[in-house]
Amino acid sequence: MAEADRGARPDMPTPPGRRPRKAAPARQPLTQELVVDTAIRVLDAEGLEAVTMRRVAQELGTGPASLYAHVSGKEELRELMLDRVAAEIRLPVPDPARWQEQLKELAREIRRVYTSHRDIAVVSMALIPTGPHLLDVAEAQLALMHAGGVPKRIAGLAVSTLGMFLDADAIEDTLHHAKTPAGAGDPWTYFQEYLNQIREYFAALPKDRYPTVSGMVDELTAEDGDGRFEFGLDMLVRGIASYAAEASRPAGDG
Amino acid sequence: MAEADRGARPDMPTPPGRRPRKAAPARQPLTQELVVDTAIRVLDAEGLEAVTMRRVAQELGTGPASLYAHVSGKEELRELMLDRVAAEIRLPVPDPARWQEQLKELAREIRRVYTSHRDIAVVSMALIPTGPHLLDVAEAQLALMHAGGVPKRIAGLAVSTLGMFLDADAIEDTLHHAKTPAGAGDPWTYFQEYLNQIREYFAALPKDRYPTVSGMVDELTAEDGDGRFEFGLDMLVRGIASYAAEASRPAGDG
DNA sequence: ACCTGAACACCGTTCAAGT
DNA sequence: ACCTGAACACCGTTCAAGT
Repeated sequence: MAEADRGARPDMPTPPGRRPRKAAPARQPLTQELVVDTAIRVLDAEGLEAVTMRRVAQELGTGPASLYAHVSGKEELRELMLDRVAAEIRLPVPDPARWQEQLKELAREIRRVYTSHRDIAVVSMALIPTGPHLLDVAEAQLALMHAGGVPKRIAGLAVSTLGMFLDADAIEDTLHHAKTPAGAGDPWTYFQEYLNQIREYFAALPKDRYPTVSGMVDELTAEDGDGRFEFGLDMLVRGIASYAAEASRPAGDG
Repeated sequence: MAEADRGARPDMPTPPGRRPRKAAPARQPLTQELVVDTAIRVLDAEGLEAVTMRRVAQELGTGPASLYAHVSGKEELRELMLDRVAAEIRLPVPDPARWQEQLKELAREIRRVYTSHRDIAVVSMALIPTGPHLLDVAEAQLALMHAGGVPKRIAGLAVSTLGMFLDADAIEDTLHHAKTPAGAGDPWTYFQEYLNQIREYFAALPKDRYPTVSGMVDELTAEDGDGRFEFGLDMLVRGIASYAAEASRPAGDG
């Protein structure tokens, strides 16, 4: 961190007769790594929508055209960002005796990392993983299911379903937080107020058209992001395990 | 359809001395309904990304500013589009004896309607339903679970989880189809070729880093959108039903 | 090889002015 | 009340020109 500007030394005055370049020159030579780092900084500070080619370029003290030497376009930049984020996910060493709990722990870890980078999960939705770190995560999930005796076909479907669940949940979690308008004080307070408005709206609904909804206002507005996550995760893992039980029944199962 | 231009008669010549307005005048008075109809036409033809305020205005023969009298902005337009689409979903009359199968049928119906309107499901993701037709769908889901004896708290979590699953699945389904570049022939052929490239890429992965993935190339690239949907749906509904069984055990259950 | 200024073809939203 | 032209502050990407 402290040595980031070595070599460029922008703190040095310009020698006489050696006219300075147009503006502050790029401190470091542009690299793909630097572009992705910068993009993630913008993501963390302001969310995925703020990560534009122009904005990232500006942050690097250059123009948008310069990025295209290191990245094929916005889509690739987003995928590189996701893979970089995926590198933060800590992966388990499979222990066949606790594969279900490990699968849940891994899911919680993915959720933690995703939601710590705003709405990065939007990029993951409907993306076939090809980046090295995203593939590490898939490998870990599949290895756990393999250790648990889940048939290959089921495991293949399950990574996909689990991925959909994780992406959707992370997006849900962060978009609620992010709905706060730019200068509207504390996001949490704002969201609570928004939830209260929803509660009022639901309570005011015509009871003849929406009898069930009307009687469930509290249950439907309980927020409860964690509860929803654990509920869905538990169903998913139990479902996956049920196939493992079927497959291993002849061999005897705990 | 044939009577759309009544009243405006753009086929009449302009009477002498009655200077024509700038371009073709708006044929029909602008209404929110007309704006939403037009937006959905653009959606169906070119996908959600093509639905811009400017594009919809152009389609209506006016400028983008004109839309703001009928719609507060792009976000509201998108939500109105989704609710209009949700009106197409056929809802069941609950039959307590087959509530699980009905819940599945409803999920398939939602999937059918969503995927028939390109990537409209993107709008649904992370949106609290407030439109009348979206609420009809939620009411139907909750009524089915109520008929099945699912506890309120579980039913509340389940609509949310089921919604996440349906949205994610519909997005996955349509984004694959939509990845086809503008003038690249048949989308299905294109996607098959893309899948083959993925297969090759997976097969070429280093086996020491990705031992499990390497041994599952076929299972991971089986496409199988329907299979994945039924797999996830079955797990979800079985999971929900397991809570109903717990709750109704004292009363005796079929 | 890498970088860039300028341009192209777009965005959403606002606002004063018209009818 | 409804509609609009013009403007504002943005987009992603391309390309010829520079170093």
